[in-house]
Amino acid sequence: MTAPRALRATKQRAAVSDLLDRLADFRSAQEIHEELRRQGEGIGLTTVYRTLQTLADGGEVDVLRSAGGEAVYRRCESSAHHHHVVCRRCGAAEEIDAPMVESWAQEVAEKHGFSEISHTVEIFGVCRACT
Amino acid sequence: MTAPRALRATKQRAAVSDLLDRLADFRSAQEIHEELRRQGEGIGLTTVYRTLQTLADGGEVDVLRSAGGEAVYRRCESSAHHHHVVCRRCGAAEEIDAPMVESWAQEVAEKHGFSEISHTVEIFGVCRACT
DNA sequence: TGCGCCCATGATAGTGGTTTTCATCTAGGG
DNA sequence: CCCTAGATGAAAACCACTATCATGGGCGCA
Repeated sequence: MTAPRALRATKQRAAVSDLLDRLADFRSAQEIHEELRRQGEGIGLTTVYRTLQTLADGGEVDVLRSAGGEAVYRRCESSAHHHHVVCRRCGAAEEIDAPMVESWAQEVAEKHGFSEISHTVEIFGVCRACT
Repeated sequence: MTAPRALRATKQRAAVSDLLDRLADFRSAQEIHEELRRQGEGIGLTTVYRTLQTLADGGEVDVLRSAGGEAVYRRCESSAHHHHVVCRRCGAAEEIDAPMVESWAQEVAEKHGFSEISHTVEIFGVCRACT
């Protein structure tokens, strides 16, 4: 195994990863950048975007779109396919899995003649803390 | 009832609405603008955006976000709450309703202490015509 | 430990979708 | 027919995100 992974261990990548570990909320790239700067990390916005992109591609973080259309990121516990209940006030999220919804989606799509199926299922609400 | 509706009947609004009636696909504001210009309608991009926004607010059209994050619009048959199976190639969509998913979402959210619940459920695939 | 290759970084400029601004136009009630 | 509040649209602002490219710093190797 000649590690095909060409990722280099940099301070910036670690900083983003560490911050994600400490957050339980979906956050935008800009918010993450701002927070890291506040903590005194020297990191550029470009790098934050790039790092989040990389993490997302590797399935290490979940990405979804906020109501405003901007991408928000969060470290997920499980690397398996799952969905979220997200607080629309603070972004806090809990993971859920829904086997029955998975099969339902597959079935419905096939019935309509669609193939190569994917789906988005997210539940939004206001969490206990924000009520 | 002193009609609170302050909407004026203009040629532009009618043009957008008519075009939406003839389309079965989710289309972006830009695409709709382009199509109207092609048909010789004198309409500005600004107005297209504004009109779609208004229609969406009034629940007359469905809005969702394409993979790239841009907003796409479509006239919906049913004004009731429903979801879609959308072709990621051409935007063609069919409406589906999923009572069991509705109640499932409600139940899951409550179990996690969330209130004022809403949800997004969209199924993406490739339609028969695009295969 | 030191060298050097090459990936990573980040300031800056660019891109593309959407909104705001504001001067002008017009639907439609009086 | 006139007047006015709402509608229009060209241009500019906005904002999230991406591309560019010169510089910096891991890390493999000697």
